[in-house]
Amino acid sequence: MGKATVHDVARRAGVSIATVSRVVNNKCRVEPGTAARVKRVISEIGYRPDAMARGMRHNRSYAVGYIVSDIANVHFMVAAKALEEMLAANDFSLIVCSTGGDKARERSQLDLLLSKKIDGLIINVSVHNDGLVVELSRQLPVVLLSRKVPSDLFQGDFVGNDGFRGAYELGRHVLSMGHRDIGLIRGPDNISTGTERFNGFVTALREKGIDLPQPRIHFGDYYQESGWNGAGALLDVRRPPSIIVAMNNAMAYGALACLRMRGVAIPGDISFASYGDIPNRELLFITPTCISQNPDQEGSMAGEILLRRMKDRGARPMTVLIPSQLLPGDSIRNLASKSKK
Amino acid sequence: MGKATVHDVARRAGVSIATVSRVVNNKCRVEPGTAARVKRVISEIGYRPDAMARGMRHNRSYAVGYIVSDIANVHFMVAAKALEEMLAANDFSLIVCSTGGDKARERSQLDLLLSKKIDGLIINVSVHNDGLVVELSRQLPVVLLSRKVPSDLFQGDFVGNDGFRGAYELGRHVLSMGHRDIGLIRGPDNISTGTERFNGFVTALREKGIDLPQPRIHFGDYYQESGWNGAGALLDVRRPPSIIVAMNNAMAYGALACLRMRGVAIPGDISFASYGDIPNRELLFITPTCISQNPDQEGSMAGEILLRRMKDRGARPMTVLIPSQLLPGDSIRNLASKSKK
DNA sequence: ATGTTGTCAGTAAACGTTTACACATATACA
DNA sequence: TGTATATGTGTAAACGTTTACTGACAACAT
Repeated sequence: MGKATVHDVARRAGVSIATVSRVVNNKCRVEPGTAARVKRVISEIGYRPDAMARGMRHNRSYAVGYIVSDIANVHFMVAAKALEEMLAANDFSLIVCSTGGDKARERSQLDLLLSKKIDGLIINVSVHNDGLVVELSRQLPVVLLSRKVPSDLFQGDFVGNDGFRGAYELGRHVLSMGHRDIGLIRGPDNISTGTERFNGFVTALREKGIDLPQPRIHFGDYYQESGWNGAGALLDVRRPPSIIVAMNNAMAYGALACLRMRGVAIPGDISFASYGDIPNRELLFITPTCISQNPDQEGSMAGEILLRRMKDRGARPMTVLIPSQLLPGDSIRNLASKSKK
Repeated sequence: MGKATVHDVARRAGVSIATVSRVVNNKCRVEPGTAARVKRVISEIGYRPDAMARGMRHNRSYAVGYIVSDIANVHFMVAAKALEEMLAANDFSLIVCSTGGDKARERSQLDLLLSKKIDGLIINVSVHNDGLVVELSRQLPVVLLSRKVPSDLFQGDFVGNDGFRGAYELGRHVLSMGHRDIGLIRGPDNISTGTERFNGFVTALREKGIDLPQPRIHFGDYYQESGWNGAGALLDVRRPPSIIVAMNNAMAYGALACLRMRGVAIPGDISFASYGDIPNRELLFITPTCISQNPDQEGSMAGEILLRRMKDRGARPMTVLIPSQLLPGDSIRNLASKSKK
């Protein structure tokens, strides 16, 4: 039964509870004969130390929290999977929380986790909750996932995708295909990934002396619908761009849906590219050229950093940028061979 | 600080710890004046009851476990999201575990959860671990998700998709489109959903006097590659069927990839249909006709049932079947107008 | 005045561990 | 033989709650 305690074992093995505890955690040396006897009893009655009692003593729970805006988002789920495996291998449990990007819910979820005395936290902070993180990081090890907060507020561990480089690479690739007139659906400018990717992309353009005019830039919120709207807006002008680029996967879906709905041929009428992973992308009506973020690496790395930090609170803060990867598709028309516009 | 205890509050408010506890849980009546004072102190020093200590007293953790084979699977992650929301609204946390279908890992994950004294468990039991569930359900409330175990072993709560009806409906639809020669990629027969869906489908056929010959049936393991192989095998015969039906979403992806790779036109050369949800399916190269399982309903219902069961261990076991839904696509050629085969 | 009730608040024990401390025994050294 | 060191084990106090029990005090009925 699951209700066996250290006392039951002690009684049955004819030793004191202290000895049982020592055998379980093999701390101090205990006489081999005694140890063997205790171990036998333990497996006989199926004793299993109560993690809560143990946790109370040590003020540890052997659980870590994972707070993200949308746990059903492919990116965070894949990361979660890798993370969970990493943690489970170290006997930590993962408590997941989905906040829907809601500040108040984030707060209350967090309160719940804190009361549970989680040993660490991996969080994709929602917009405008930066103060929370600062406060938190004084109480327990925190690893920021994907979204940074301003470094003057917080300097701690961070694991994310190298948005600048990835977007830069994407920009270079788009240019190499001969495109000069680009329509961009970018992410919010209060999310670090939003500005990073934007900066990386336009840097690539600027290096070629190309400037992205305001009307070619549309702000989205990383959700699918804003991709749809952005694409619509970019098309509804006298002279649309030769390519549309969406800066995350959900907006990419939205934009593609819009293009398809309107019967715009890709890449015949207009080209397309996007940032972020699209599962089974070769099965879409057109295989989009995109940037893979390797979310599994992101997850396992976050786990690794957190484990390290929990072992040593004083360790130097780390910032790990997971490299991106260009996955070529056939959604970009090559204008490079013929002369440009 | 997070280190404030009930003693700190008591001292500062000039009352005993018992009174503080009473105020926090507003159990017995306590004089309004005193209560107010205590409450003020609580918010002043930011006291927050330690869930572990509390849990130890009550032998509850206010956490439930969620064990699935693959947490990155769309179906389970959508269910997880709904589940998490339902639980969070009731102040429960969700601990997720991914087992990769490995029996030993399932066992050890479970041990970890049990030592954490979880209050309940929602589990998608892996194949051949039925005994485990039986043993478990004696220790704590358990809700089976998606996969049943034989009812002579276990009679407890179950939430899943109505595989028989869904597949039956799919079969009817396929027939109504005029198809008579059907190739099936079915799931394993040691997984309840595998046999249920199969039975539902062939029942529909049998009602029309159609019998599915052995060579038209291929066994898959619910993973993508087996869908690819199944489709390949069904095509590699002198006279392939007029339609291929895959019995879960991952195998559907595999089969579609195979068909596309071989340049088989859908539904021109061959038709296609499948069981299970395919996100953004209207963006695939062909919009597959499929059965939606409403995994979000599955998740929230599982949460509901578990909450109910945790309140009342003696409640009658429930079996809830989430209804499926046919989502028509354009992957099935209509042979019905012209005469049949 | 005495008992009966009722309200509020405090004391202390319990939950299942870990661990500082103490104790007992054995071995070594003088 | 007496002191020192080492080894193995037991006792009891903590960790932060909840709660059964007890008590103080007032109000009220006799």
